[in-house]
Amino acid sequence: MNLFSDIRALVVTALDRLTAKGVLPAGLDLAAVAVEPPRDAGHGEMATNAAMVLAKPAGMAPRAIAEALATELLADPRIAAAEVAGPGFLNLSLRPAAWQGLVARILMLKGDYGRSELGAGRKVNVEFVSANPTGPMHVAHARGAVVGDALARLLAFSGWQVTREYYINDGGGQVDVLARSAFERYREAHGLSPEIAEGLYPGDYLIPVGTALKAKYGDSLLDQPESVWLADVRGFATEMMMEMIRGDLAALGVRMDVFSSEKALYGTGQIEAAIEALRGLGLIYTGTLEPPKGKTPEDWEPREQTLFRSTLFGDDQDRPVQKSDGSWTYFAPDIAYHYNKVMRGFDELINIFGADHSGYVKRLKAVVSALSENRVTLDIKLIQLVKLLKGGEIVKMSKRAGTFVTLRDLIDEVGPDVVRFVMLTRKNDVTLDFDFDKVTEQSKDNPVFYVQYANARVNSILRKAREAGLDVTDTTLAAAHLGHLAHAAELEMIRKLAEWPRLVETAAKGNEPHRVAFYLFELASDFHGLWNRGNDDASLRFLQEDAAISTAKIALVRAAGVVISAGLGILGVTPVEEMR
RNA sequence: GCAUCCGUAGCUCAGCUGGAUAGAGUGCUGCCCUCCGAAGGCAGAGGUCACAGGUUCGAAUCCUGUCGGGUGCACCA
Repeated sequence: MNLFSDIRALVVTALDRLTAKGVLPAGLDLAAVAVEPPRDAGHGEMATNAAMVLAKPAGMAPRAIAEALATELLADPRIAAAEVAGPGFLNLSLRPAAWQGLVARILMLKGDYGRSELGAGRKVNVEFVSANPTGPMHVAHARGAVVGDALARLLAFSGWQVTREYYINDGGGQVDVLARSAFERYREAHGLSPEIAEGLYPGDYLIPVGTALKAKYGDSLLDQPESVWLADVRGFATEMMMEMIRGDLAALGVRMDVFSSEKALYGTGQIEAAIEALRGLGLIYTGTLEPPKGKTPEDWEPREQTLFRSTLFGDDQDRPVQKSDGSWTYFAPDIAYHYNKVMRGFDELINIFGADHSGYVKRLKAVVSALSENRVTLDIKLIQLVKLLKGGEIVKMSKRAGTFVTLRDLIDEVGPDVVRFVMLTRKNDVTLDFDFDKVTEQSKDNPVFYVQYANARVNSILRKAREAGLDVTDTTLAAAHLGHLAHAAELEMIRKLAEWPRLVETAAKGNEPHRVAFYLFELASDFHGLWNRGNDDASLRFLQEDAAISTAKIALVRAAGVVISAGLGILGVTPVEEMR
């Protein structure tokens, strides 16, 4: 259901006919042949590079191929014109009916317009958020959460079988710190003054954990040494933190399929098995690393460790999997975790990480490629920082000063839809400015508003049409005399709608959900533009005297609404019916 | 020092799996409110796509190097 791929198929069959006729040599590889909208509208409606791509392998002049191809294509009723231009582009114009028919197809497909089988049912695991279970989510997590969730929706829409996964880092030292911090709050709950030493988590969010600990254990832990209570308090506090995080995710509209625990990997032999698998590939050895270049830490000393040969995969140095005392480094359970994902049969892995994990990319890719024998691909998306702006000032965030902005704060202030949309208005590897003033503004400067407004306007028009006594059910609209949509501005709107499946495909191939947000803004812009042209040219107004003409125009409006809703659905943003 | 990302209009950014005269918003200039919603619309000016080489019929896009900026760099997670 993609007009561009339809026409590409037409081009391919035409090329086949040319081959059969002996105009082109046999055995040409047509993979590089593309049909795309030209950048410049003056160059027709679709352009194909076929002649240029095939010129060299065919041993022919590009323009000669293009001319032969043009003749073949003109035989198809959809093709109105085929002109050779420039170095050998073939610019195609379709008959209006080919475009107009798309409106009916959109109305029949509704939210499935743009859906594809690009992923061919391949199993993909999207791991995202994975925030440490030591406190509430903050803005930095929010961006990763939104990007991951939107990407998951995009891939599911494009034919992948998606699993959304959260890796709980509950196996390291930071959960011990959490436990000690919570224990102080437990003492506080008993009327003792808490001693929040340097390095403990000072946040108030642990006070309820202290209260809950008191409710569960009474005063039985008060005078006990850490060795007695640490494991219990840690487990208890971690679970409460995860409850909080699940709540944060739900408030943002993010759903996870699987929560994997780092801690659960210990003592099960999984880590050992993963390391052994690598050892079997000759990638594990015992050795001593060079001191780090640049600034050497004061306490640096050579240590013999178990190392992973990540340099074979382009990493700067080999990476330790065991500390000098024989215990595992953080990297070891990570290896096991990714091994686990490979063993679960995923074809593709995607990790959404904060940009501070950039140093981790190569070693993880190395692990996945080694352990899956190159069967599984790992794509790591690094999410850059979010800069919060308020009144033109940067909102300084410091965890230690307790001034970091939580995800909840953000949602309470602007709502989940605005948070989600704005987080997708930049590609992932660029820092993003989140300007509180702009995102609540009702103007074209605020893309969230502008797109929502377009959707609301669609609804408003449909409502008006109903009030005027028109039947605006989709079946009636799809059967409208779409030949009435003959104005250049209307055809241009249809062309924009025709791009949607292509756009989704590109976004899904590159794991780039932000493209959807940009497209929606453009579509909204075109739609508002068409609306406004009705001011100058009454024939462009959607409601006309003639019911048949009105119905055709309303069909176009509704088609735009369908695509906007579908796009917002991928972003996880609720389309609003009405602006207030 | 090494790795990695970024460098495109005055500003904020798209475009980067190579295609034609490089786009959007904002700002600036000039027009436009009797209208299905002017919380706008139309038009115009504004660019050595950081720089230098290379590959190619063709480079903002790919490769190499240089210069700026962000981030990360031993037994923390």
